[in-house]
Amino acid sequence: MAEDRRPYRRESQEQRREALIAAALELLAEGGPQAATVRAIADRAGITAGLIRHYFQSKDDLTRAAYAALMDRMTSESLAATESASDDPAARLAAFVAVSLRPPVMDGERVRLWAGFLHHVRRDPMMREVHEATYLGYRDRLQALIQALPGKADPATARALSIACNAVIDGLWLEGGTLPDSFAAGEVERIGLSAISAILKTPLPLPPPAPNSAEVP
Amino acid sequence: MAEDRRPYRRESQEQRREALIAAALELLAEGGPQAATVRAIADRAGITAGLIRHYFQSKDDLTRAAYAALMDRMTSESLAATESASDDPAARLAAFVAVSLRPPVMDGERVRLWAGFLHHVRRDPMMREVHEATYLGYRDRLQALIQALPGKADPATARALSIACNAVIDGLWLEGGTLPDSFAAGEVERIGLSAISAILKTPLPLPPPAPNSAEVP
DNA sequence: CTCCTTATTATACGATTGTATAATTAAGCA
DNA sequence: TGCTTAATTATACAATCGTATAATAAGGAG
Repeated sequence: MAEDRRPYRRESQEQRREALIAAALELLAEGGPQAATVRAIADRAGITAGLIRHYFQSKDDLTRAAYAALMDRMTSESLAATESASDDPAARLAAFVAVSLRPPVMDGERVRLWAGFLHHVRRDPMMREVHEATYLGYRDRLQALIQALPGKADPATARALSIACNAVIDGLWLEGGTLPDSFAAGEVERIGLSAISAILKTPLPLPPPAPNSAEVP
Repeated sequence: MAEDRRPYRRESQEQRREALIAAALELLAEGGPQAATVRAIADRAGITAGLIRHYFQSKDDLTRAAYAALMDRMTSESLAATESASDDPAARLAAFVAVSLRPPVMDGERVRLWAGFLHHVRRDPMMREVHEATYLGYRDRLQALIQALPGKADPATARALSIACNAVIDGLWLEGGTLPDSFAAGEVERIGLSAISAILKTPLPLPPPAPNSAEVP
């Protein structure tokens, strides 16, 4: 009869939502869609399963929020790289490229996380919108950096160049993330910079090396 | 009492396995992992669910076979492109690149299919092996084509160049497949060829246009 | 201190999952 | 033709899924 009911603390709506989103992204990254069940998500977020639906209308609703949060994080990570760089357009571009080709952006779990959302993105119009906006926003940022280079001001050719450079980044991000053992340390970054330099026919400076142990999850 | 048992025909093991693999790939491409249930797969293959385990030890076993079949198809599609091309090394390379950047290789469902397997690949050692072998095989093929170009015989630099060119192809394949409306007809192919031409510092001829309506699913 | 709101836990429910097994029947062989 | 085998269907089962609802208690208001 002595019922042991789990003790708990009340938290703000914002904290609970963030915890649930973080838990969902972690599980999705580690084990794919099948691992991110409502019970597993709630468990990792430190609550019981029933509470999820107190903060999200449905699991799909939580999935949408998690996807939006992921895309937000990825774009902000890239943008931060250019702001901390110098004023030289070539250096800014190099920093922008480099940050995408090393951890935590270039990472196997990140790639798998992104891949796991693809099918949701196809069906859900809201997620599709976020996907397109994120991709085009990233590419526009790249195009702006390219147009800032000397002699690359023409928008029409800059568009084609930004698509090509974006492809180099995405392709290397994919391969470096999924097959990390196939590349030497820093090789992906180096190849990416020289390829983009060749595409743009513009020399690029070597960006500063990654901070050794700045980000520990 | 008059039991209406579904009529059936006995088929060869090979035919049944192929039908099951094809059905699994179709469902995986259309609706992702959650859509490819054993019942749905059996239904599309024209049999009842119980029979799956007569030809595959488990669903994971079928998944493995389906992945191997997919990778096999993708590599053979790419290899076929170079064999039908002329003897000119640059033309062969251009044909190899072009076939990867237009349907049926560059296709949204194909990308989602590939992405859906990523988490399986991570866990299953057999699938991981197939994945690495396919990727490295494709890249080796690309490297061989590059080394055949005049003045590109050095293996060390050809390796870096093939990684870069492969990234261009993969990135454009990804973006063209997932965001087909963001590109004009033939634009992806054109951008890919000129980017690779710039990376290799070698002019590439325009490959023959895709046959208009050769492949109708 | 007491009451009241509601965040939270606990439990239940129907649907669906992969798997296992029994019941049938198609088709080759004597 | 009749027999035999195993390919195939049909059914059952435990586990787990997302969701819904009732019971409980945390924490601020008065």
